[in-house]
Amino acid sequence: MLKEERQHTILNEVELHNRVLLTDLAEKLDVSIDTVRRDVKELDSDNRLVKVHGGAVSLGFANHSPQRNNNVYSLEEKISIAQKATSLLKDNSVILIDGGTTCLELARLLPANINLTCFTLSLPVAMELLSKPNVETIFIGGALSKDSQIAMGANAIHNLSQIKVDYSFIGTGYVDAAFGLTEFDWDTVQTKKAVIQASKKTVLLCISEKLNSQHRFKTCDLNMIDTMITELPPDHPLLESFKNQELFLL
Amino acid sequence: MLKEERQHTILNEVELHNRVLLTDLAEKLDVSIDTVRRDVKELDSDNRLVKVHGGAVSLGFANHSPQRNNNVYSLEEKISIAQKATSLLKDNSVILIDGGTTCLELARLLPANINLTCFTLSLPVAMELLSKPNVETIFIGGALSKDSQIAMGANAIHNLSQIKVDYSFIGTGYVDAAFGLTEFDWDTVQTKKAVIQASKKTVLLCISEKLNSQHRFKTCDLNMIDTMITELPPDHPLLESFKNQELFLL
DNA sequence: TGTTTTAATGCAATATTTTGCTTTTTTTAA
DNA sequence: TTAAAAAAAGCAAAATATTGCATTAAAACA
Repeated sequence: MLKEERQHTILNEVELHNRVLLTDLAEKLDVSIDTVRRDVKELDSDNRLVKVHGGAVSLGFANHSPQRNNNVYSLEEKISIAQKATSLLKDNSVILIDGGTTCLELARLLPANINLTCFTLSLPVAMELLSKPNVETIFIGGALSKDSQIAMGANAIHNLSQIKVDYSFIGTGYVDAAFGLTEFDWDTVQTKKAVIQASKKTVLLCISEKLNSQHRFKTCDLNMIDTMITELPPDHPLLESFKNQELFLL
Repeated sequence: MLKEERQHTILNEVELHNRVLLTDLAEKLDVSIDTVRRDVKELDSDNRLVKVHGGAVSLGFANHSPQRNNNVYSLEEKISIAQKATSLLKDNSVILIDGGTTCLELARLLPANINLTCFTLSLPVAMELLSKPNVETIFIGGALSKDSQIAMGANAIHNLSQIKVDYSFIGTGYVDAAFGLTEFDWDTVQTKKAVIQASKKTVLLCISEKLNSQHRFKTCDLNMIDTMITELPPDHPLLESFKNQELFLL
């Protein structure tokens, strides 16, 4: 029997059952287990199946795909930004945290020794805040967007108009640049405007990589922002063009 | 059996029921509990589920707060109740789903072929609803309670006063009886009242075991309820005393 | 054709992984 | 707090992988 035939059979078997044992294959193909092993290894490196201990599984079956591997990328930067943002907080501050992964990181990193009242529109952020004993969390209600997991629309905007917070922390967008152009609909933009109006000071959390991309400030004008935080030191050359009296860099 | 198969089964089980016990998995998969534990641990670190003491819960269900390892028990009954509840739904119904594990189960089981507008006060329920393409979700804002993960207080009550839904589905309490006496504070009771007032029909989802406990109807009077659903058939002897013209049993 | 080179296969010795069991530590519920 | 349940850690047996090597088959070439 040709190697080609064997491998073909192996692939068929894997496609059919989603999984196979090397021992079964060896018996079925009437070759040694070593040969099967080598075949499977080859098919694996050709990405035709996934070899696992004791056998092989089909590509679709493979556990390798972590669910929603939300941007594991630039996590370091996001943490660094969020860390800086916490330095603005004082005891009993009233703040608002927007959605997006950077903001979520901020929610995670809120210091445990400062009492805060925290508004949010974001379901994941709210979840995170609930685990903080020192944070009183108020969710701004409204119609929930399926992709951003954020409350928005007329209802949310109205609720926002009723409050005034010391700081609101907003991100640059809900969709990571890696996934394609970030397009914002009318609702998103209006809601973000309402957030800004509900805050005495607005802080933009922004990874430097986005500073010069075409996604830049799709959501809001720079002059609506009081403080911008990137992962870079404030005197970094890349930030030169943002230095002015209006905008505080951190 | 390959490790991959086992883990696949575990994931299926978790997705299906939202939660599983390690002991059940061990029996079902016919391996030691250590093996199951190791598998679950692995899946957890791959962010495919969340491991909790004694079992695992699905991602959407995850009480990221270490708060309470929500009742992995009496799941069957809850599913049965939730299943019955779905029979009340019609296309384009506007409903409200309260918090608690039974209500969460209802959110999970909402049929995919019926378009719904769904209000909720519960963070976990909202999370679940977001995964349903046919459900428009509106979150009722308010101060979030750390243990029940529900919006409540004046804000929530006011928001509730603005709406009217066809059905609201409420549970008996947020804490399972097995965990001790369920004590409700003023806020909880007021909020639940507001829920009832916001609905044309109120449906109580109630495990029969609670019918004769001292926790019975701490939250609301029976005469505020239009329909009561238990896991038992409506003509079951235990339900005899609830039969009257006011209350519809299902 | 006969010889040389290369690839494929099976085997055996040696690692590595997986698994269940036991003991100890931690967590949980009452 | 105590007692029960669950998790963690360590260990040994079993299953599976890896590697080197010998044998055989196939291919290349004069």
